[in-house]
Amino acid sequence: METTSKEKSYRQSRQRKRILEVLSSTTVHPTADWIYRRLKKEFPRLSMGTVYRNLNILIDQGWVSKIHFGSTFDRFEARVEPHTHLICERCGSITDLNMSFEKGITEKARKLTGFDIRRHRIEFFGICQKCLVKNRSPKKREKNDGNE
Amino acid sequence: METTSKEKSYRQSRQRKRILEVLSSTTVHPTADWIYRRLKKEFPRLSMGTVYRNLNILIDQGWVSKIHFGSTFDRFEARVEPHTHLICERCGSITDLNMSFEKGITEKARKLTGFDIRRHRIEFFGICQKCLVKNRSPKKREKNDGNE
DNA sequence: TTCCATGCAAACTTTTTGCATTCAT
DNA sequence: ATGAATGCAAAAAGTTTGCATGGAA
Repeated sequence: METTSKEKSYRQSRQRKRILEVLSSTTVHPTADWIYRRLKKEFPRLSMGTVYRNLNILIDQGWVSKIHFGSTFDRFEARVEPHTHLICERCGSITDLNMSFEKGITEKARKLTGFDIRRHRIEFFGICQKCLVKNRSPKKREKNDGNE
Repeated sequence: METTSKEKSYRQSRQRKRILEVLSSTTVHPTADWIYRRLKKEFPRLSMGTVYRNLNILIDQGWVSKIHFGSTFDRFEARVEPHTHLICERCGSITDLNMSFEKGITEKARKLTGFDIRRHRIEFFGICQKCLVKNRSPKKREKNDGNE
């Protein structure tokens, strides 16, 4: 296995290898704890620290993605009808957007899946105008909770 | 202000009223802590407990939505190319879906916003087939981390 | 007068981190 | 030999909850 990471140098480890294998062989989008329990038999001294550390490394290497991604804080808004969010990965700001493609999307998904679909969420991730202007090197992302 | 909630009976409270007003008057999608700090001057004895309790009530009443919604756990997958998730609000299961409408969506958003858009996320929320079959009354959602 | 909401603090859940040790290179 | 990865435990971060008191209906 080779990494796609540019900066850091990672060694191989049996735990990380297995974490990726387990994750690759399931469709259930598990939690870290599920992976931990799954591999605990194999590595009786495995710890959650190792699982989390390796998941983050695998994400950094581009092998894994995290589903609830973005801020570590919940964010709230007084708007309940479906709309689209633009999330800046540099400053964390969230802005609203109305796009016409939202129309009919639910019906289409309903037909395809048999799901009783009640709502959807569409989010775009990238770099916002403001951050593009201050064209700095990508630093550690500041937490933006709207308090600029 | 009247509630749209069916079951519970809520009274009015100055704190809750102001939380909704503050949330309605901003576009920054704040964190609970932002709201807390914003209202602390007005209610010097305000506590985070009250903010969270009221946000949950407002969500229950349908006035507010939470952005990072779904499981309280992060979920992981060994799939990094963009695709769509179907999230069951009853059992928490997450399944993948490929839909053609994803094509071109990024380009469209880029033109509209000036964002440097790197990726997007589309999620549908509803009730999955399995849960529709066991047609039970909507109970407290079980945490599904793939360990059925 | 009832019982929902508050403030406060403690508890809880999930994730991260410090440190000594182990292991891959 | 070097320093990345591990296991363990403690800490951090975000959210929820128990309880006595206060306040809306």
